[in-house]
Amino acid sequence: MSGFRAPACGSLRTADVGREVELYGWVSRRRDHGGLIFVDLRDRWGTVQVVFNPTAAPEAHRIAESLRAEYVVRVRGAVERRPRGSENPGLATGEVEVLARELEVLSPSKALPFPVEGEQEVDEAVRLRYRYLDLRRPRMQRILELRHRVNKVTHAYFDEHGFWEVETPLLTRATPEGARDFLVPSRLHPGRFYALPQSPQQMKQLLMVAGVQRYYQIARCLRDEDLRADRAAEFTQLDLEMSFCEEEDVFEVVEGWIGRLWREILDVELPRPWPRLSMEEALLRYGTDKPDLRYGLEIADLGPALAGTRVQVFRAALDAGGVVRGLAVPGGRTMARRELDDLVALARGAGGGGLAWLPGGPLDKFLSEAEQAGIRRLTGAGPDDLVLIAADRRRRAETVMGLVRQEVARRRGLVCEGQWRFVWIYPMFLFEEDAEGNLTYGHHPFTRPFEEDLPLIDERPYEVRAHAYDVVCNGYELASGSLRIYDRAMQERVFEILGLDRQTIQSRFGPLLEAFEYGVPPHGGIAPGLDRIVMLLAGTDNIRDVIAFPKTQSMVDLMMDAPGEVDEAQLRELHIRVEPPARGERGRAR
RNA sequence: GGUCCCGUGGUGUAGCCUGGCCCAACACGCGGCCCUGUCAAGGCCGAGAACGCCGGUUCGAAUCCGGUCGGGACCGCCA
Repeated sequence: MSGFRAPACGSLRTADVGREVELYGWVSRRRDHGGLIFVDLRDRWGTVQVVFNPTAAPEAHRIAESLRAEYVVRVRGAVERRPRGSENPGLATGEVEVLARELEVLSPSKALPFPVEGEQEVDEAVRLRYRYLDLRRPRMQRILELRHRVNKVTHAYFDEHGFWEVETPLLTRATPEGARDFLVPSRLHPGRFYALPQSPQQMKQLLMVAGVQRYYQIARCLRDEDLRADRAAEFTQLDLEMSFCEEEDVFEVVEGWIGRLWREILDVELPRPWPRLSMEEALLRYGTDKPDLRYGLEIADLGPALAGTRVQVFRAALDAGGVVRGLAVPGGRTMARRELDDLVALARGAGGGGLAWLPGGPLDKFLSEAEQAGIRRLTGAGPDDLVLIAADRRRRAETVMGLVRQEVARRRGLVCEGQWRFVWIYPMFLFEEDAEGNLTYGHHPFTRPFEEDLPLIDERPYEVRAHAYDVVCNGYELASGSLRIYDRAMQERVFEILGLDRQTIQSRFGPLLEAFEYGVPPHGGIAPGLDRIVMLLAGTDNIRDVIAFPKTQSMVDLMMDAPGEVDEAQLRELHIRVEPPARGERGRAR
């Protein structure tokens, strides 16, 4: 039995009429007329109707009575033109049918936990539990194929541009900062651990030292951080690195690649070059480092209009070194109280104090005429518009206004669907302030500072710009990259500014620093997130949809029931003893 | 670490706000019978959930309250 060479169910056309064929596939539907039985037989290439006639083939007909949805069968029969008037124009194979002579059930199926046919919404937990059935559904099959095509175009494109794909290790070592690592215990080295790569960052830089010059890899990356709709614990990056490049070279390579994907997969021609927006401006005008440019609703800094304000919330924020930001909602004066309450809740949920609005809000009577006029001018608010205002520490006010902007656009239908607004976020800053107010890197510690900003590095480090860039489209961060430091002294200096002591530097980055002493080409690169790109191409806002076997938000594989327990013997071999979490401590009892 | 939403037969929903008419309704699916041209086939009959779980309030709870488990969205986090 080999159905491998058999014609695909979905391939049959009128040209095949008269052929005797053997078909293999799944029973998609059975229509039993008592006499005739019709079966829609499905494989990856489509569906064809098979007819069982009790007088022409009594044995096959008898077996066909037992067929149920998703049985896997082998059918032998003749391709025939359908009787006049019974063609099905909704089916690619609709002009023909297969008159069955022989039927064999290769594998029966129990009643399904949810319909594989059609596009009905099913609870995601059930889909994940039976992912192999979920993946049979037409929508998921389309996405699997789409992702395959993205990979195929990617390999072709980078090969044509002289890149080599080099594989890098999965078992590597933990990095001091960045995301939380997944660790793998070492059997041969008690008490030591490998880390799974958060990205092949150092490896690809070492490949530049190795003279590869142009490297790419479709690389799996793993980060043990909390999940989101567009974030999975294990995800795939198109990792790439180039020697002797400037950012313009990186931009050109990436724009060319994305342009080709959109052309070949969506038949869409993206305009080039893509616009650029500095990180500073993105945060100010859009309240996020990944702005969705399919709508306006730009945020304004209201500081200038409120310099002398006596309104307590604004005064307090400004005096504490914070900001007051606002945006105008077109036609927002008619906004329902309910909707405003929801926005306030959104702001609170983001850790903000709340939201003020104008006019009609509680602050109207405390704001002077001049202040109100100033706010209207800065936000560009017209007579029918409502101004939403947040006052807070800069970073939090940005987060709040960014979320408000997004929510207002969504609710009021201001998003221009069907647009692809790619933008480079460039330049970015070398350093940022973390939650505790400490200095940390903006992109990663290997990022090259602007030469002309170096004099600022000790006095005003936050003003040092970096050769770092992100690709953003429609509110998604699709790629992140930079030109790298290739000078040992400079790299050590940046590590020191970041507060790493000599010993840590030596133990974690020693090999890279040493490599920098043997002739390093200036280099840079970028790492697009393939999952998110496939999300956009597939038109979904859920990253799990584009991963064949994803985990839930709590990182559980509902199908394999991972993570699972292991034998005591296995643990002993790895020199591991488990200390169960105490009550109230983080961790789940099983 | 935090905030919010959801959890009713196999699936999708209704009922829940305004407790008793609900020993829970509808559609699809499932089982049986009838039916030789259907393709969301059709017709008739039937089975299937004490409403995630635990506890409370009440004369009475799917409906109210608390906890817990599971799923999801978001803030923090994610170089």
